[in-house]
Amino acid sequence: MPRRRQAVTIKHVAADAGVSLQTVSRVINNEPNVRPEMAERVRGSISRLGYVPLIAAQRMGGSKSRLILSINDRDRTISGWQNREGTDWVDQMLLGGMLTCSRHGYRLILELVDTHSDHIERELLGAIGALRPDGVILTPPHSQDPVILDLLERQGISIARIGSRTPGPGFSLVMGDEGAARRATEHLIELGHRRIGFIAGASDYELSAWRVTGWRAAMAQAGLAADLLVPGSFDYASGWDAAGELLAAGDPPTAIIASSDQMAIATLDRARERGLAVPDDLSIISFDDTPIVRFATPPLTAITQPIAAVAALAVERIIAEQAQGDLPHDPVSVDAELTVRASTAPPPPERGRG
Amino acid sequence: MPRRRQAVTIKHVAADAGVSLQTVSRVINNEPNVRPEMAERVRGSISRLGYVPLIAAQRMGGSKSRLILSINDRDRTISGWQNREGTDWVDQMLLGGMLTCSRHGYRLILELVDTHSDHIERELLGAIGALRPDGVILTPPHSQDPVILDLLERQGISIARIGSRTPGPGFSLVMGDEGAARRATEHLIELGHRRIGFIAGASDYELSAWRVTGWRAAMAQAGLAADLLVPGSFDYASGWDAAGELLAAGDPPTAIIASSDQMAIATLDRARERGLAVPDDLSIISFDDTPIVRFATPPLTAITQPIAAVAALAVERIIAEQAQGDLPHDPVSVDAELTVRASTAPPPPERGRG
DNA sequence: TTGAAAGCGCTAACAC
DNA sequence: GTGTTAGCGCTTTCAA
Repeated sequence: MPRRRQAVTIKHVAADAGVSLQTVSRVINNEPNVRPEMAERVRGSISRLGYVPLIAAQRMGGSKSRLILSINDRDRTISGWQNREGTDWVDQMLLGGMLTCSRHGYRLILELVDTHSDHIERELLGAIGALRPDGVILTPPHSQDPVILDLLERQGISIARIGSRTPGPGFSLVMGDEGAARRATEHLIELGHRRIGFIAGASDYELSAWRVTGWRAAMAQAGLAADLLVPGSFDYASGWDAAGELLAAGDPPTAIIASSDQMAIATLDRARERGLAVPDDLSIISFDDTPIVRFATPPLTAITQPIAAVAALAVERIIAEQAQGDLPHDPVSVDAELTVRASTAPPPPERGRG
Repeated sequence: MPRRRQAVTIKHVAADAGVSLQTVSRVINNEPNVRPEMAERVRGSISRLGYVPLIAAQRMGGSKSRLILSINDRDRTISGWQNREGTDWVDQMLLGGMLTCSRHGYRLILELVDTHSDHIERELLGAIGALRPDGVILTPPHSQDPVILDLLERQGISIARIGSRTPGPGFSLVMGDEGAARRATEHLIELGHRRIGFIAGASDYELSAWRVTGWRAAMAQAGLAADLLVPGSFDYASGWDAAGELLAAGDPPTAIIASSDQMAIATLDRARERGLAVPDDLSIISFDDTPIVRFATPPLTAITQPIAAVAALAVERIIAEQAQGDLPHDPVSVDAELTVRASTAPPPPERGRG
């Protein structure tokens, strides 16, 4: 097998344009100190020859790697794919992240990391060491993990943390979970509900607590008791159990907010099992608004998470930091919206004003 | 900003183990001609120092890039993500492809390419040139595109083509579309259906024709007329139109097979619009079995495409070719399965034996 | 079986 | 403004 080499390199371009390597390099990287006419000439050669800089070589030269790693939870991601749960978190991150990357000549590489293992460090260093990305996008529950944050900071890599407000290195992006939960609760209160149950998310996600806070705040403001709170862990099984517990209560809720779509679907199934009509007997609101809740019967009212937008911001931020050095770390919040569909309605008359 | 350099390089390992660079390199790459004790000593240093080879440097040294590109249709992928249609093709490819890659020390990089543009060539050369992947996985409709195939072949890159049997360079993987369509049709025939409609997929996908062929074969074998065929293009709108046309026919079908989930959902909605109950008045079978059809009401009987398995095979094949040189090109087929759910039942009594 | 030398394509640092 | 030089970390020769 012949030693595979780059067809057309910076040398060819330099020769073709009759300039030095360095000038070509400067043009490629939009650096100053090149006369416009020179730059034009070089660009002409580049497109005529169809030259494309080899990322590996750029890295070796000592510049940025133009690579951004999106680090997602291994177990949850894989099991979501295997069970074909219809969760499109990863897709939305790719949508926002990849497209933004490619606009800037970067690439996004997806990396799955095992949260609960004692060898996170080794796993992560493997990826970082092999790729040397310029930046890393962390998603829950990694975004607040001190081991990961510490490791990344020592490597001098830009960090964008989605769904965490824990102080620490890097840039924080959140999706207004508290406000979203509040709005969902208010929507139900406006419909006349008094007994509103809440199924919390996994406790290793900071945002789980924020959502509970928003629900509590809205309930308090309306003078209602926020006593119908049960824990969950985002998956269907936990939602099934939680909904069962809520509906079996002495004074059961007329509406339930679930902290994930899977738990909302489980709640819907639980209601059906108990002979409750949705939304006539029970209103349901879900968090995330992944595709499956739109195809559910009835389609679920849901909090729509702007994941793509946030991923795009994360990428932009990392790239900006690469160009301009350290930037201030004020957290950014992109608000989630309440999408009203057919799973919410006024409570049954005899119980609404209970 | 200090020039960022690799913390621990092959040099450090060599020094630590008291051997030459070359010996370390040989150990890393599992090459022969290293005494076991030497190799052991080197491995000791590697893990003690936490050394990870830099992929970019390996590439520059002239070896494999350990990168595989998964090339997907840009428009369809992005619009699927944006509309949150719940199609998990990409996820399944990542599931099969990424995991297999990482087991072999490779990485899978997703690349979206615009099919219908006249600058495919430039776009593709950009990705290839920048990354220099060892192999490429092509999905429909790229898998049969002569421009793409030709370009890739000239670059000497391993090619895995999913969903194409067109002769050409590279390795072909299919999912038994014809057999699957046949089985779906037979399932309906066994239930007593005589009038079975078929909504075809986009004509720029080879597999669209295979599915039609399977349906035709099963109908012919049962002595039934295969006259209820309408074209579609995989998306909801085309399915809506197609189903409308089928159901408005003089002697309408009692069952419809749709070549995609979106079209199947559209058919379901169309049936509802016309006051037809599914499956009592109309049976529906869909192709793909993405998550949304499981959450539909009723859950749809569907052909389950083994995308993850096929992507895994594609990766394994590319890696094998890398190690062993050109391999024979016999196409591989992984059969799709029929998953029976609640959208298929015997036809209405007065029409089943029509 | 091992090591030394040369070079991959590019950029940073410095000269001019 | 532009060119020259010296690497980056690794693998491929090829010699020992």
